Amino acid sequence: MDKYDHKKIEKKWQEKWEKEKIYFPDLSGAEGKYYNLWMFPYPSAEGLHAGHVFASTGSDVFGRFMRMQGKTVFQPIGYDSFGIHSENYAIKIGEDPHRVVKRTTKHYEEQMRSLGHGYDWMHTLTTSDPDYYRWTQWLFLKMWQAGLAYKKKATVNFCPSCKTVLADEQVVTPSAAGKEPKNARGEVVDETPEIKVCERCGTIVEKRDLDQWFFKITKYADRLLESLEKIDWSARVKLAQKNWIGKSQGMLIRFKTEDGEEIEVFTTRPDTLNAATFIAIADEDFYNRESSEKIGEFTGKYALEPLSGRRLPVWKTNYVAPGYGTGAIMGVPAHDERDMEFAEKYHLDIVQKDPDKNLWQEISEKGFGKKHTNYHLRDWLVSRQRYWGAPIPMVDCPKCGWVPVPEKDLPVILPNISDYKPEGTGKGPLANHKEFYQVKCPKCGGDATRETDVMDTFVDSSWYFLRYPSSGEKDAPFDEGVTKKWLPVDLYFGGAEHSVLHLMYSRFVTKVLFDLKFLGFDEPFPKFFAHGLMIKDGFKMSKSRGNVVNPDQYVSKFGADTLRLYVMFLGPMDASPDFRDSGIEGMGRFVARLWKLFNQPLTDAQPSKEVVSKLNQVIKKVTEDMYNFKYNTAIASIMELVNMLEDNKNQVSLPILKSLALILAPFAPHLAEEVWVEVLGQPFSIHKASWPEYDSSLMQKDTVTMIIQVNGKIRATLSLGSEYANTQEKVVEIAKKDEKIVKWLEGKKIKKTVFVPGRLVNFVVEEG
RNA sequence: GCACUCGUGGCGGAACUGGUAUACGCGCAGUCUUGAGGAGGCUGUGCCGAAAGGCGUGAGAGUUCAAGUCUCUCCGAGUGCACCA
Repeated sequence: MDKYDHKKIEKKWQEKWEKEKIYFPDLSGAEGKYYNLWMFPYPSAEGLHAGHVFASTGSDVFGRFMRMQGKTVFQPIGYDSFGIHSENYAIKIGEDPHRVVKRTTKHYEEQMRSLGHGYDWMHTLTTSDPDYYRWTQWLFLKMWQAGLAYKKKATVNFCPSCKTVLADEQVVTPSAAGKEPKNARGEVVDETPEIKVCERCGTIVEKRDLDQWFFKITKYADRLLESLEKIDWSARVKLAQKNWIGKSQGMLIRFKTEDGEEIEVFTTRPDTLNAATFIAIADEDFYNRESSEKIGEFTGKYALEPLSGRRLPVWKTNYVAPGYGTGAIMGVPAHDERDMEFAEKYHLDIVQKDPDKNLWQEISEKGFGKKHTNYHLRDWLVSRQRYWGAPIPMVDCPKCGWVPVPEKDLPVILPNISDYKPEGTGKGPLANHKEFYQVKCPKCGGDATRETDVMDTFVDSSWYFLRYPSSGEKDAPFDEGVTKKWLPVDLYFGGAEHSVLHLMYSRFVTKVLFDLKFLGFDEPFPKFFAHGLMIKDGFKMSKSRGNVVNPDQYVSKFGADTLRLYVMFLGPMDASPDFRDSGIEGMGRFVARLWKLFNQPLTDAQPSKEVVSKLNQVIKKVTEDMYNFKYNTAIASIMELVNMLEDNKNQVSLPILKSLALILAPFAPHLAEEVWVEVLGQPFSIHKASWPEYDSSLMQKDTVTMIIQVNGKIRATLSLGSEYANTQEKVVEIAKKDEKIVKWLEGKKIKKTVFVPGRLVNFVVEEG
């Protein structure tokens, strides 16, 4: 027997799988479809790191398992290559983003192929490809036609380092970004933790008033909330979305000031109106001051509480957010801690009065207010003043206003320019290119200007899953028949960090396309599994920390199968395992032992009941663990089986090794294929073979070990024929005769005997 | 501050509806093979104790014949949200 040559064998099967198209299903006629999707990566210059290996292998293992369950598995992969992340790198190395993306995507493909993943390479996509972004632009036009896209001057978040606006969702606390807060010059500053920074670079965001494009996601707030009920996602991710939508129901109540002005407040507690003692209004100046304490200033005005006419002082404060509700609240110290804190600080009245439910009705009947629902969710800001993104397909005509580019003229090609660096002027680099923006109005034919902003990356990724089955389709973003057959996605595998960004946008876009009758479903991912993030030396892998692990060296030294087994063995998929070198050598030893085991002489004899029982137990355990993404314990139980077979070499038969190869196949696809075809002489391919069944009746053993307790403490173990295990009298009788137990029962009165069939006997005796 | 999740050997982690805590692996120790190294085989490995036995799942209490698992309080970590009215 030769040593297992992973380099030769892995390459051999990767080529054979490709040639035989075993991972390229016929999408037009597939029965029992299973769309198994992993969130596509953005192709960074460094290539895949070990965290990608962990996540993508987790997805691939499940896809292979489903294929062996008889499903027709479609498992595509692509690249999220448009957007700031790719552009920033291109700027850094001073190379055209088109060329950078070409190189990095090629590198990613090589790496993913080397891992042996069963991707359908016939259906890849790259979001920066005109054949793709043509349809991203089409999506924009559909949004426009549906009245869901608009341009408006707004106070928006602006990152001075990325020199572009950001969506609300991309503005986070420094800890959420995993970065030290930086000022506009890139210097790390020590700011209060409430400061908000750019998710991508950690720079403190500024507020600017700019004309920007928005998608009206707020119109879908209720539906996004309601249909969370019907999808199989973890409670955490659903909660994150729910919080982000932030629905709160209350009332708008109008207060008149003594000089006749009107102040409208939003409150969820109109029943406490009778205990309100002041009005607090938002003030930009106060709000933007960095103060952890509540601060305010009396405006000199008084508002009249509409029911009683009480005079309530009006204060400007920093603790009322300008952008939320009406930017004004009624201060009710008795029922709100924050109002209490403020009232105490500035010696305002505190009135103790019980809430009165009737006030809801009274206020609205007397016309002082009405029911109102507020949301935290804002419209999605989709324009970016950058170069590397899909141009927004709109034309501004002095006569006709905003006019959409006709669908037949798509794509609006992103021109090759050399001055693609952002300048931070509030306009994107395309605004310096007349040849791009000087156009005729599609409606009236007069001189007009093209929009020079491009779309946010998240627009690209909000619909990519619809494109995969139809990639290559020339006349539509997705083919109707194929889409009907293959969507929605059966299992979406990805990181929880996308809980409110990508996953919310995708749900929104799907609902819009459903309403426009392009789709027959309104949730894109009925099942989403959030995997954990891989850790190295106690921290999340990140380039800035310098703890990124490149998998290539491990693939080369130990082979893809060893690396796959190793990362899957680290812990359950939803945990965040710590990568370390020492363990992978151990997995290399396991693979070598497997190879030896498969190559040993076989017996024709019937294996012992013990071995058969173990095999059936392991198949059951592995099967169950697969569905729960607990690959670590699945592998552990395979190891137990291997340990037992090594200790019982004379009982290793062909059926046993066939079952072992089959349950190994999702984890170690190359080794499994090699032994299946070349050693065990089975027909190619193991990856199309059926998952083994287990027989519960064969899982029983001849003997059962029962524990005997006295007062809850284990005093003896008893090995009994399994036929006795469920008979209380017999077991108790034997237990009482056991010499160890005799000692503990001597001279004591048994108060109670607890019997658990097949497990234990507990004698409860008098103490002392 | 609010919500959720989680604290188990030297390490990664097991433990089904409460029923042998530490499976599986790493590491470590001893030992065999080898001229040496590498690699491999075997044995051991929670703590205290010579043993009998005792003690052990962040701390403390409770429920139970029996608690890592259920309940309460506290401590610690992580994640999400955050002056959202």
